[in-house]
Amino acid sequence: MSEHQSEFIQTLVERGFLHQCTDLEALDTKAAEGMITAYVGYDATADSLHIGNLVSIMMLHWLQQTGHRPIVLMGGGTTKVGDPSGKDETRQLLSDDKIGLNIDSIRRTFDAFLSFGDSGKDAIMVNNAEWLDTLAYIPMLREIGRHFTINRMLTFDSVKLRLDREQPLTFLEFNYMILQAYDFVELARRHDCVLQMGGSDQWGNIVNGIDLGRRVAERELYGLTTPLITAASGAKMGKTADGAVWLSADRFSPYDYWQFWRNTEDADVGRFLKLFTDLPLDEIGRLEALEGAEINDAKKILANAATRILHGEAAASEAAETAEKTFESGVTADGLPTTEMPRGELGDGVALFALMARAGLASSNSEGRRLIKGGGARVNDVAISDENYQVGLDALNEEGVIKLSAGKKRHALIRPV
RNA sequence: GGAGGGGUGCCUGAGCGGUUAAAAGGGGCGGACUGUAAAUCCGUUGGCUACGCCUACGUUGGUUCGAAUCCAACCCCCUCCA
Repeated sequence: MSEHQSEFIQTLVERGFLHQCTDLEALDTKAAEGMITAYVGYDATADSLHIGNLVSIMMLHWLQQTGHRPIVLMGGGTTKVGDPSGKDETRQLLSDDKIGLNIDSIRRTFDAFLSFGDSGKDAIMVNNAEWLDTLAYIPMLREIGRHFTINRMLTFDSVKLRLDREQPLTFLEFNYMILQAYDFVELARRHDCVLQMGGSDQWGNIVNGIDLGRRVAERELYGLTTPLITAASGAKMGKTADGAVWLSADRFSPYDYWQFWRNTEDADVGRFLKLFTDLPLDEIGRLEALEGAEINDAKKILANAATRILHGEAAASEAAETAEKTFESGVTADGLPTTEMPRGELGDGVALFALMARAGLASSNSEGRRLIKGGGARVNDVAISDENYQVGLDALNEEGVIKLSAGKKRHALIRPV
């Protein structure tokens, strides 16, 4: 493995974060000479970030750990435009209110990975609505627009893809890359930010910012992208039964999050440990070397470490304990997802298929029935094959709850109140 | 503005008057095998306390005993011409 001057670049390379860089040597030198400021932008299209954003968040984490200053750019302005990168269709436009709420919700996630403050060294968070919202059209065209040729804009993947597929690309979206480029320059001016990082799909947008910086601000800026992370089997990262793996605990519980990492494919364990945990590389090397069933230990460590960094030590060990009880000791763990239910209702007897749906193990009563027919439904670990099976108070176990299972991995508790 | 083609379930994509809740693949879920892995194999995949009923093939009407399939109007998308 090649050696780099700066701890920052060295770390990124060793841990597998680096995909492309506009000028790795120069950036490395700069980072070795002193503190640099770098940013990643996040658009507020949902009220939570997801696993796909985690790579870049970890990168900001390492940036700070190696002595540099991260800027988290919230795309309050750019979200109003919608990034066409990698999209076949125009994004649905969100209302200003919704965008504001999303930003408030997303911002909390970063507290787990970065330490914020205003000492000049701490991480800072800024919102590009601050400068984009008030941008005056004609002055903006004259200052910025003159540096972009349509000829070149049409060559960028985000645009080209849409045109090649003969999908419509609105003028609104067409402007996205210009705004993102402008963001970079603005951050360079305001905060002396010299580096923009992001996923590989952001390469075009990042390069535009660098060009613009050179032209209007005469600054040397850098860009760096991470590889697209997929599972070894080729599946997209972060897709589960219920959709995306969210980082917000409200959307995706720490227990589910722990399970997500626990279920990593063998072939991915080493790579994920490097990318998504802060464990030292020599320990990761040891874990990676484990074979056969022993690799399960590495997966538990991965799950613990990844959950700890996002949700904290307490949540991580609770999730680990719940998993241990559920999957290894065969004991009912109270840390499982729990649904409360009026005692009286349960006393009357409830159909199992309906209860499964209520506990979130099935998305409809019909699916609950299918689950039972398919032999995947269990009450207190006893398989039930009767489609019309009724559950009553007699199903309560010693802990006073009913444990429902859909398949081997998905469990939930019903608690009478 | 003119001439054609098309809009089908989570996605891709067949069907082109009844046997179609709708082929096939993907994805999802469940089962088997395992190590809470991958690969493989099998089942399942609109809703409803359910051997029946209800909703569904862009929208709204019509023809017909019967329509995703035929007709009309409208909306949207694509191709070619202007």
